[in-house]
Amino acid sequence: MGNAKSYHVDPKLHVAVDCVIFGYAKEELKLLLFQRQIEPSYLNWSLLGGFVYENETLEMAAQRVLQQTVGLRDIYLEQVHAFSSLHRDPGARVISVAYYALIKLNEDDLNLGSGNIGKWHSFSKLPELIFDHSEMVDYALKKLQHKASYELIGKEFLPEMFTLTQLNNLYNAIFQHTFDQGNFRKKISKLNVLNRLEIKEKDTSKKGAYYYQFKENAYHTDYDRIVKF
Amino acid sequence: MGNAKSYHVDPKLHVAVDCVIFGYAKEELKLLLFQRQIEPSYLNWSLLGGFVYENETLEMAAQRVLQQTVGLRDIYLEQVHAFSSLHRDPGARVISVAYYALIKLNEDDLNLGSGNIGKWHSFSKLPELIFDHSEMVDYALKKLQHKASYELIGKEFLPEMFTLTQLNNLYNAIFQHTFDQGNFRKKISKLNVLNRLEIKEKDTSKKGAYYYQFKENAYHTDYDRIVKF
DNA sequence: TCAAAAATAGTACTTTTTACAATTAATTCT
DNA sequence: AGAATTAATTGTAAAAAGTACTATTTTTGA
Repeated sequence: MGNAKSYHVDPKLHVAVDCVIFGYAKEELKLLLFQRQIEPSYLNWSLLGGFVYENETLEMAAQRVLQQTVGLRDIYLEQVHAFSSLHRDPGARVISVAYYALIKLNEDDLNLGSGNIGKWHSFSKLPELIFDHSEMVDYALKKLQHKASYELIGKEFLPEMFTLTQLNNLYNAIFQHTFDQGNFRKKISKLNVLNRLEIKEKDTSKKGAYYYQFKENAYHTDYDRIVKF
Repeated sequence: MGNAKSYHVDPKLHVAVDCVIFGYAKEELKLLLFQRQIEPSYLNWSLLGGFVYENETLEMAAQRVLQQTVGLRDIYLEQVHAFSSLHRDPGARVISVAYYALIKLNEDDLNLGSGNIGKWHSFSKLPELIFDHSEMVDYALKKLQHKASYELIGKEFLPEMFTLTQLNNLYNAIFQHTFDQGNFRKKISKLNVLNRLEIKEKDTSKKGAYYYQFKENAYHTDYDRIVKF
């Protein structure tokens, strides 16, 4: 704020963050959802959220909530949008800033949020969500797709080493679209951000596929898109 | 917010909006800036801002601030980003959501904000701004460029009728880049969102240039970009 | 009448995209 | 061992888009 007459007018509002937690497993995009533990909308599915404290930024609040609930630190976060409809939360006047989080899901982690309240859902069949949380999810997916179309993502979703087929599948999941294998790998090669290792993955293929990993400081700064959507 | 244990924890924060007000005149992108009337940073240049009331959304707050200060209603607004660094405003703990506004600047309006506090600045030579307002401006320009690259803008900046050259110049100003005239107009034609009128503009050219206007409900829904940047 | 100025159209070339087909490199089955 | 199998990888040809120009049109006013 920069130009109010003074700080005397002193309206204060509830400010919260909500996290759209994306995961990736079994060639599917996943979302971690929670059953709300309080009224209103008791036990209905919702995003992970929490109020913002006075001594923390929005991102810090999101990190804290993630750590307290999911137990993970230093999660990749990206701000999505601030939602402020007057009656979006029937319980109080709350402005909420949505973030999306990208989480690496290995077999163990699959049970991570599967206690009594949190559960991973396939992105393609999500339950109804409380308040405006579905809208937040829509915004978040758009933003994730946008990011993925301009820079190669995968660091946050895939293991250290991965094959081009795995990367291709990740993109297929994110965009709900089957990208041509040949064309996809040609595009990726031109970006020049991956190192091919001399090790091969042999589980899914008889021929075996080369493992790749991200180069240290490789950013492709040109503004060509990787995929269209 | 969706999953706090209760509403009993009750932190409240100052929430504000700041407006990055874009205008366009004399083939230049402009920004409406204000000299802050209070301490700290008294008289330093800043964006137009104000606190959000309890009974209004963020966008309503931005519209109200714009109307109170600039006198215009129903301004085109787009949310940019929420800024929440702990000490971004040394006066208080304020989270601010930036919006950008697009304003049609005809000759009369050029003096609109030129009272004692507000002044239009050429975007290419902006003064130093208070707090994190320069960052807000950077974000806003990126967002405006992004929008302009995916859909034809101009409705908010140009008069009802305009020539392709004027549109071309607008894009040149927004992207700080000279787009080839021939290629630009070819791209625009393919979008199929403009109607050519049978009237010509004769002030700048001897030949005269056809006036165009936006079709009623024309959106080009394909995801091809108009310009790259 | 002709130079000037901007709008508009055209053109030839390069690059990218796209939709496939062909080949390679193992592995497993017979 | 050799053939069938499977996914990875490479290749290719046509279409589409992008780019950098040049040429033409239309009017004004010197």
